[in-house]
Amino acid sequence: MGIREKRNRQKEEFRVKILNAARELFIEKGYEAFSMRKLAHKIGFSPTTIYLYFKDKDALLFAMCEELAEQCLLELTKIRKQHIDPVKKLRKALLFHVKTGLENPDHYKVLFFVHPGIYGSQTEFMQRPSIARDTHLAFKDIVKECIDSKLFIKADPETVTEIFYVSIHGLIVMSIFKSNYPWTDREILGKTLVDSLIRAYLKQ
Amino acid sequence: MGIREKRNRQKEEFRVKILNAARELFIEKGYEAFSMRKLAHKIGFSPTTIYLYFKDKDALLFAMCEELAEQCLLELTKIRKQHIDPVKKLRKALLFHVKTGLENPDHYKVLFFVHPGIYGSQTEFMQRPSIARDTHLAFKDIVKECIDSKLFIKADPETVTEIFYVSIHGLIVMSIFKSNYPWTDREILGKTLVDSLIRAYLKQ
DNA sequence: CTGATAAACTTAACACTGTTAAGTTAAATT
DNA sequence: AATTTAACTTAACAGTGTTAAGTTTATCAG
Repeated sequence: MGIREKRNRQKEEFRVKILNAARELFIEKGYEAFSMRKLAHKIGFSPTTIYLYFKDKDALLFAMCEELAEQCLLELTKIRKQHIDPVKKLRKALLFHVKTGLENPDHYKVLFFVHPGIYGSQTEFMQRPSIARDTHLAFKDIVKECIDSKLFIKADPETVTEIFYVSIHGLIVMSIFKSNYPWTDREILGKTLVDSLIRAYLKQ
Repeated sequence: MGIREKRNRQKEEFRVKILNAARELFIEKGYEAFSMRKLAHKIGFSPTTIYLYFKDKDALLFAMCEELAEQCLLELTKIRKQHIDPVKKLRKALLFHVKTGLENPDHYKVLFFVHPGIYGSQTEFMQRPSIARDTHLAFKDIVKECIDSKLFIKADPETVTEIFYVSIHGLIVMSIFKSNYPWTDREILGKTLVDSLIRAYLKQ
């Protein structure tokens, strides 16, 4: 019964079509101006049709975030292969994180600020499989490498990961939510922040 | 004409009454569940009445944020008087910032994430007088002291201020928006972050 | 080819939101 | 007492996410 498979494929294609339109609308108009009704209008269907392909708005936003997370995970694994020095890996990974965040402000907003959080609480985030979670774990592994290689001072990998993570996050969030922030050039501030953090944990 | 002054005082009293009710509703139900209509219901007036005392929702939220900012500025000036060592001042100020942020999650949300930002862009924030701005400037002065006293390595005060600011901000934001975050105890993570940042800029 | 079944999609509504123009009531002034 | 001013409300606009119910369209069995 190839007809059933064909239907499934068509359904999947439509899902992707909606997702693409959603991303466009999202990037074009921004998070605040995005609505299910506007998306429906854009694809030329009634709002209810979207609900046949996505449970609700959150499910749609989740799908969009996973798209972005996939890109990140890809780049992260690439970095891990390209270098041997774990500190170099970490530096590259952190700078990439900054860059991705600043270049995809709207995705970032969804990722972190949609109530009550698309990925749920931190516990739920770590339990439920997702590409975003894999990205986080890959990042933590790099931090572990830095500590295990004795290039970093002795410290709890979990805590250090969180400190790096949280600081970078703060920079991105400020840049996104406060237009014209920071005074200092964003690229320079990003590099300075990453270097400061690494300096704080580097031996001697 | 004392009657006009009395009216003005009554009007001011009502403004405060609305503000108090708003804060209650805000703390009780959280930012997401706060609405002008619910506030109106709480104080027993029609929604439109609020608009006679506050231009719009943003004006009301702004007033609430300034209340919190005033508390912060008070504590900050207290810290500046209590200590002589600028690094100690900075450490205290940073820890206080973390504490205040974590203890007032909903105010913090308004402060930073209401579109397009209650205090406007960073440029507008720095130009227009506000208590929040004064707090930021007081904080920057402490950083300057640290650099001028040669206890810190040579660096641009503006950039360093932003790095501290942004990192602390990230910790608060993550804690607020991701329940159960971080894994590490919040107080410990806060202290570790502050110490890491200071260590990165401390001489030798 | 016809009738039943299942899938796809829409209409119309619900319960909200912030905001405002216009109308009403109560108080103060002339 | 008549008029002006202030305080407050009603009713509406334009929007939001979401869903129950109805309609159209396509697939399947006999």
